[in-house]
Amino acid sequence: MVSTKKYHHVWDLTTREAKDLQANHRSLVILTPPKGPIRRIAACDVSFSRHAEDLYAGVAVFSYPDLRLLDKATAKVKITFPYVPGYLSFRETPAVLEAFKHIKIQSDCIILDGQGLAHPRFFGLACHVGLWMNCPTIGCAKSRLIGEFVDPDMTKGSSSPLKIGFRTVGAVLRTRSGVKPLFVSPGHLMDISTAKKIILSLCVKYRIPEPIRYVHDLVNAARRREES
DNA sequence: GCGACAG
DNA sequence: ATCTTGTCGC
Repeated sequence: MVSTKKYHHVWDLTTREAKDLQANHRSLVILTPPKGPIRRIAACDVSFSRHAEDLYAGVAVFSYPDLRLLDKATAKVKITFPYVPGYLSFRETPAVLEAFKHIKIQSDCIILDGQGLAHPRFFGLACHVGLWMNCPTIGCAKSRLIGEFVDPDMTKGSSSPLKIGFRTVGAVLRTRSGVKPLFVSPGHLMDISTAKKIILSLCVKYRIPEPIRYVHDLVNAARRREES
């Protein structure tokens, strides 16, 4: 049995190292528009049970902009990092990368459930995965982690800048009229304007982009299938 | 010390 | 995120 004191010791050490990694990698993130056309888009999501020790990740690849499903995969990994605001990528990235090992086709852009640049050290989940995969990424979060903004107009397509001080790090985007906006920020090899356009174009009928909705169902189905 | 806080 | 039923509104 591990003591509470020992547990906290390990836990603190890990978050400190994680913080250093974020600070050391933020300068490697490229915030320019992706090169070449976007013809395939991958979406990722992670799921887990209340007390389980496993994390499930899913990846689904769609043609773009017609959104035909081209490939999909799920993976299960042991949880190695707790959920701590600001350190989500250390918890989810291993699972996401594992799922990507089973994906056989290349994508031009990857959508992640979480922040990209809109992060305390400008290195959210989308930046982390983007650098690792060397692929354009977009952070698409359902709620705010950091940043100031004015509520965008209630009509679909409206947006307002998400700022950390005077720096704009993303956009608060209304993907459907009259519903809560999404928090969109570039991960890697991506800019805010392109990220906004892509996310909006993926929101056909609901607040959440179709590829994210699909992979969310996919990974939950995989988890429940194994749990039962 | 208090409040905030992606999934 | 997950645990959970019904219910208010377009």
